[in-house]
Amino acid sequence: MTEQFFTYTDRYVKFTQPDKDLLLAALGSKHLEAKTELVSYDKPVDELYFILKGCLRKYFVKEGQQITVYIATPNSFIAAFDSFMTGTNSQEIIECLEPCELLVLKKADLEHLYCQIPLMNEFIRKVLELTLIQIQQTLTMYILDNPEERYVKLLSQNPDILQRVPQHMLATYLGITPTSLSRIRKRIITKP
Amino acid sequence: MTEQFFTYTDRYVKFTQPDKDLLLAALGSKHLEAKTELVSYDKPVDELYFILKGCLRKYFVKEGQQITVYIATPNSFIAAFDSFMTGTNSQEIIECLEPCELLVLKKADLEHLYCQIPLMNEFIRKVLELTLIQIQQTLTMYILDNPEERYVKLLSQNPDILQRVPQHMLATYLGITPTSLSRIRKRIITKP
DNA sequence: ACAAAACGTTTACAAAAGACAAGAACGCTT
DNA sequence: AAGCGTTCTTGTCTTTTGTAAACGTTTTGT
Repeated sequence: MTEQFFTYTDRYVKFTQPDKDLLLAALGSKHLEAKTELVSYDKPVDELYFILKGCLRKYFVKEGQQITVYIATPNSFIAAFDSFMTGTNSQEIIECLEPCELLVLKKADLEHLYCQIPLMNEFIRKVLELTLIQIQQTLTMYILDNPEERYVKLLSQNPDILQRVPQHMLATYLGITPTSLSRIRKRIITKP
Repeated sequence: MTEQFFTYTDRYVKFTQPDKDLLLAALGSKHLEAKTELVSYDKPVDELYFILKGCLRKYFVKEGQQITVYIATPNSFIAAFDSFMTGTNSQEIIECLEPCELLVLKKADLEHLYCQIPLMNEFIRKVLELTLIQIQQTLTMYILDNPEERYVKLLSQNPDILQRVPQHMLATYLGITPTSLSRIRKRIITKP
């Protein structure tokens, strides 16, 4: 179960066994049912999560509507980074869409690990580098492409997400209404 | 001139004087005129830049049109991160909008610094953390807000940018056409 | 198994944005 | 100062998206 996590870390840095033991000692775990709220509105968060199993989404509430901004699947981190790093209250909500198994890392423990394991800084740096590239590509997609193009790209790049997430959440994630997404799907299915 | 850079680094980590000397030795500098192309399409980039003075933009070409995706001002880094980190050719173009003074850091030199200066990993990690938060907020804005709301936020949060960047570049940066931005401005000026 | 809730599609109408073209304002060069 | 090109605005028309409501279907809970 934790092999899965070290398979992930091995792609970035080579932790020694003592390093891994320290890391293991710092990691907690959580099993959550679908629809559980992991991070709540207006509360501070001092944890980040590594997804072993399941699917989660991050959303905002705007004018009474839930707007999904991120969908996360196994073997990646999820957190309310803003709150986690700055100590402010979270404006975003994270909830499980499926039953989830997570590893938990507390901020205080992470700070300790930075001191105890020299490679830790490098590991997180590399994770951040790749995350940055990925978010930048997503942002670029929002500036460059219209909703239909975004949907088609999602379709080809993350087909798994489409089957795990209700369509109205996908719609807000694409920056449009469920009505509009329904129309786009109709256009795409019938046209080509 | 380089004090300006260390004023920036001091906000993240406390480099010792020997650290700073090593850093200085690795940093080059560039003076560029307005309209100079710093990063070109379809070429690899092995440098990143710290902006001392001036203003630059990053853009894509889509169907013959230039679409601005980022505008950078002094005391921040700019680079084609994707190309820089993965070694692929850059799909994006970076150009100067004003005469610019930049510090240059080569990828090979950065890798050396990671070995020579233990704090370097931590420094870049912290820079990446803040950059990530900022990009995430920008992305959230694109999902959550419509073009008019995005423009108003830009107006209140980055009024300086509005005066440095031609309106048609701002328009594509907001994900709309220059025509549409012109109308939004008209609506805002006359309405409230 | 049944009732309630959630989900997806569709409709009609309103609002917003895109495309295209013409004209006005501005800045730069000579 | 005149001329040139760029930039911004405006008008008209078309396309796309949003809003609201209705309807059938599926999922969920008990």
